[in-house]
Amino acid sequence: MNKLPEKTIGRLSEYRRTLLNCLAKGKTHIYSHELASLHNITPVQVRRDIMLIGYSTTLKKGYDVKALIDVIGDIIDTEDGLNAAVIGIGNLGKAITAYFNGKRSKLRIVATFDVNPDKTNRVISGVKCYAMADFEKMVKDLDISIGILTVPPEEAAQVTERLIMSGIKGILNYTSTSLNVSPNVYLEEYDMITSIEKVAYFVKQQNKES
Amino acid sequence: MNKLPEKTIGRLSEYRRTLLNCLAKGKTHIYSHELASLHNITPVQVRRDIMLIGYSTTLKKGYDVKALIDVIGDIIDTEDGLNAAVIGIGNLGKAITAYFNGKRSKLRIVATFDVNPDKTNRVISGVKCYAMADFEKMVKDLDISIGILTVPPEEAAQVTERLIMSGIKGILNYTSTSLNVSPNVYLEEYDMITSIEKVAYFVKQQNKES
DNA sequence: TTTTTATTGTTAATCAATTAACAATGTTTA
DNA sequence: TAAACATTGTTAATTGATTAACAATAAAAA
Repeated sequence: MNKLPEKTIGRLSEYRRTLLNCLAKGKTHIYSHELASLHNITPVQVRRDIMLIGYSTTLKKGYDVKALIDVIGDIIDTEDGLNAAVIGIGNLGKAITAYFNGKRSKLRIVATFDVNPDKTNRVISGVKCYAMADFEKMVKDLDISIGILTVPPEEAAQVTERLIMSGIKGILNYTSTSLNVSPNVYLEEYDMITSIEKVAYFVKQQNKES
Repeated sequence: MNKLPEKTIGRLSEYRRTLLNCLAKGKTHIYSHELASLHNITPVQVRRDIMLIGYSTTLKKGYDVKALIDVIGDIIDTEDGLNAAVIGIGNLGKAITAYFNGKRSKLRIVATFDVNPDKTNRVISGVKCYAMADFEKMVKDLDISIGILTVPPEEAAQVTERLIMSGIKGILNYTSTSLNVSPNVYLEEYDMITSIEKVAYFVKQQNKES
């Protein structure tokens, strides 16, 4: 199962979220067009994504919700799961930690880090906050491979250096500083201002049309 | 200036962020390859994006930082600016409000909303929080056209109904509920779990390779 | 049972985005 | 000044993603 398109990975994660909701509601099967309309995409796209991960059903009563969840899990998750840390426990760090905490058994936020001594050595949003001074040690002790960066922008570059040096393999960067990392570290960046500006641009376009 | 690719809009927003930093540091000109390496993309892509917005320079000493900022502003911003509101002022809502506040003159968060009476009628993260009960009135009074949704997932669908009914034209959805909106409303969705799972997937892939 | 309908899986076609290639032309160096 | 170099702007080629089209077939209706 090599080389799935990046876009497909994102959608699979979203499908699973929806499928877990369906399961909780007792829904056992779901049609491609149902899944599609829940995500504002076409049924063909859903079927194609599902084809790519090698799941199929002989029935014409939609996909087996439980089975599909498992197959997506085989793609996205690792057997033992991965450990992540949130670096910088301000409002955004707290939001992510609290929101994520316990939602995915194969992906855990096992630590948060901050420089502020008022925050360290306490449990915040359900996870213990360590001092940045202990970062390298804790990465080893807790086998952390993913860093979620929510520090102030001016500290981002320097903190990233430490993440990479300590052996972190994937970084999700929420600071408004673009980072450069070595090619063996996966980097995903997200800037909220850009997202808001995109919405603003399309609102502007719509206003022009009418 | 019609029909720029969506991806280009996102990058223009990011270029501007970087250019504003350059300006603050006193840098007056920037090469396409500099801008490119700051964003982990190719110089060609930068030049192409800039071509698409109709800016060009006769010099071979890079782009004029100030001029480029202005041209990007002409594309993204409206003359009078647009007003946005954050709906649901938990940790994430607070993070966005505080982070964004005052950063862009043509895009303002003018109100936040919540159902919790402990939060309403107070200034939170620098912006006044109103009761959800007053939502429709305040959208009119403050001319709000963009809604940033940070309410609990189970309330997302119902709140979205109200946003659309009240005339909101663009929605940025940070809840983990996929929304359906009429085609004249622009919707951008972002789920943090999906982003973390994407990082996890690529970390897994990398581990497999080695 | 037979026919109709609905749904999946998949290939081919289209559309969108990125990258390569290169002409034009300032700028720098010899 | 002349030659070498670096940089931009742009078209063409390539790559990647989405959508259309349709065969196969289970399910439902007649």
